[in-house]
Amino acid sequence: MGRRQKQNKKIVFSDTEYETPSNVNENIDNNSVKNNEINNDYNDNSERPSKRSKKYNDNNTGSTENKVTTENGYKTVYFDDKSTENDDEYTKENPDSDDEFFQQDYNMTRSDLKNKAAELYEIRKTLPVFKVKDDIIPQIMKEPVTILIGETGSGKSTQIPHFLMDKVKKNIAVTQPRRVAAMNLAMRVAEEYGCHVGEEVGYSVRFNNVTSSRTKLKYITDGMLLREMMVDPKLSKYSTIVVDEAHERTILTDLLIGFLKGLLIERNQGVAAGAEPNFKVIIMSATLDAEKFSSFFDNAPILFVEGKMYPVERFYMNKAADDIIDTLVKSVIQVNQGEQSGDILCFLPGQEDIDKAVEILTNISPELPKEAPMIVPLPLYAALPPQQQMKIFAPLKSRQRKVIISTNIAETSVTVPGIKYVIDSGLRKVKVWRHQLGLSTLLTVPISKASATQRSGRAGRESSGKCFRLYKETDYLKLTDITEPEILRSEIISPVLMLKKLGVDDILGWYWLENPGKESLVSSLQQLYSLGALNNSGKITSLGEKIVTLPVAPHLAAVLIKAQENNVLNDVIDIVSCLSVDNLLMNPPSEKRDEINHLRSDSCPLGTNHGDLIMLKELYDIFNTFKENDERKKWCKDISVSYKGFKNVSRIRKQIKEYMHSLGSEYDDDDIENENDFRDDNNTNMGRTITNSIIDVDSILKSFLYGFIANSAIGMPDRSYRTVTNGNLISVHPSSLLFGKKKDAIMYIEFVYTVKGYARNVSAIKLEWLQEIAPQFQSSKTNVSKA
DNA sequence: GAGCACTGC
Repeated sequence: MGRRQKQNKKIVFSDTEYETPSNVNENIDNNSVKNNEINNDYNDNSERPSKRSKKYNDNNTGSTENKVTTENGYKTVYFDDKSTENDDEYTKENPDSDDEFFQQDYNMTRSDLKNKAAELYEIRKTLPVFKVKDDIIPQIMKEPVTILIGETGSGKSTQIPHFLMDKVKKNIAVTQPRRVAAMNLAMRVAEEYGCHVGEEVGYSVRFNNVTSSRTKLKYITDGMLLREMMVDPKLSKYSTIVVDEAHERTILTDLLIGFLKGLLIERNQGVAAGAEPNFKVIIMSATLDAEKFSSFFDNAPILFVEGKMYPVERFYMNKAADDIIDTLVKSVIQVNQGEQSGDILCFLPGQEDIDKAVEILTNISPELPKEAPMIVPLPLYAALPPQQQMKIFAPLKSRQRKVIISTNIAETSVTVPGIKYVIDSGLRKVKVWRHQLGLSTLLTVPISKASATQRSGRAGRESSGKCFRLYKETDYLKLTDITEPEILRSEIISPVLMLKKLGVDDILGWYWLENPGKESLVSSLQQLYSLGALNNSGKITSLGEKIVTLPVAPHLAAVLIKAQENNVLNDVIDIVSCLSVDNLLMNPPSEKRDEINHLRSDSCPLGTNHGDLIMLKELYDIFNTFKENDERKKWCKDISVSYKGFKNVSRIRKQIKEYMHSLGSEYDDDDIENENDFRDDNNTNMGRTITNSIIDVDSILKSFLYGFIANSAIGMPDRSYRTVTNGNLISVHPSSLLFGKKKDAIMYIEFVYTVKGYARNVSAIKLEWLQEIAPQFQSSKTNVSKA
């Protein structure tokens, strides 16, 4: 039933049938948990994770008695496709079928599907959103914009779009920040609707468009919807756009919301007041951000639906931790000894801390008292190879307890089942772009209150849980309410180009949900101008149109265009594709580091000389010389590169080739061999790789330098480098093949400041190229030499 | 002289 709250535009739908889950023992202090509120932080004054917890009677670790109801009303796939696939799936013939994991059984007939849907209907009826649908749907139907606050487990992402399918005129798009979520939701809603995915309900994510002319409801990544918008700026085939997870405030979600604001005005012109709008937007978000979205959309009504979460008791430290790893290790031991069964999830900021904590816990685990369960520490971060990531899902023997030590990846992207305890360092790492300096910094910073709530919520998905915060409650109270939106701390060259593509002249005065600020915008405009993407009146050029179309960062897109002129397009596509895949080169364990470094330089004679970009080309060529997948896998393992990563390189390469072709690239799709590119040119440095192909190293690197001229540095006598732009000190990152080598000048794809300024993906360049490509940098170069 | 959080096209 709906009940009115103080703010008259806010309507709360409270499900009166909601009950405390049956397995939650009622002995929790009454004032400790108020079921109907978020952020009811319980302050336990005991100094440490306490042992007074035997009130719980949950003896079965998996706690399968309870229906696992994840946020979207169901479970199954917890990881994105990069990680759920085990290696063997790649041995299948069709390289594009690797999303099979998400496909339904296409042998099911329509009536089988309808039967299945009828079964699922019984489960849907238990979801909080379902119970209040007759109140909510009419509210949504009459408004052009609705802000819907659905707590975790309310079922909003599946049910609201489903209910709207029969009500709205045209198609519905539901955006998601992540690919997995889009695919999973489509799967689930198709089942609930009684169709195959791709019929009435489908999805669209990069590399996979599972939709048809029948598709009425489409789950789509926000990046894909923006891409559709570049082609059809009015989104004319949709009558309804649902922006889900809006509180995550990714750059793409923020952009989309800005575009939707303009589109609402445009498409609802002439609609009489009170009549059903032509175009409708529903923003789904977490509580704290609701007002912001509402005021952005002219005080749009806020609807609130309660979730289905179990209570989580929260504990704080009574003094600040001085060594976070040490404090975490001690807390794990205490929780293990003092608490009932259930797995532990710990949050630390980064890989280095996590590896250290795992190592310590692994070493002391056998020494711990035998009365407590045996702890099994497991790391979790994005750069971890998929097989190791999968270990967090494997069941353990009895009397063992998983201790998963994770980065922020477990806060939203990965849901680990069986977690009953969360230990939170309160820290995360964040990349902050400094546009004045033209570099990124990677900082360890305190999380926000919203983030702390989300982390602790990970303990309350299957039964009641506990969260131990490794900081003081007074420090908690000092945290910001919500995490700063990404757009305020990122490079926004690509977003600005998208605005230009859509004809926005006044970038500074656009409908920014969060205005990134004049400095950041002006710096983006300048960079786009120097790339040639904008002309001097600020309009997008034909080169800019090409850049915005290509599915890579603007600088890399410019490199691709240049490579075409330099007759090295194929090689540059290979390299750009490699650069588009994260964690392609894995960090070998320290004991194998020297061996693997040698192996890499032996395999890449040209890369050893010319740097990482050429090395990527050589590695990719070697990868492709193997006939059998088993051979490939073995080679990848030996040289410590990601097999999955290279498969993704091939997909991206194919996509880039298609785009380049659509932009008028003349080349023949089926690779002209490099030998045909051979030109008898004394100025050009032609190299032969161990796979016996000939690579025009100079032309490739000059193509890159065209896009990355500002990312170059001059070698100093003391083996350090100074950037050409402002003479800053920069070091070659230890992961580079050029680490420790002296070169006259270098060019790098990325500059990140951690403990010091590091250049990543480094290539050796000739000094004269700098003058050739950008004479204006010459003066600063001489300044640097004197410095 | 020694190491990067997460996501999207």
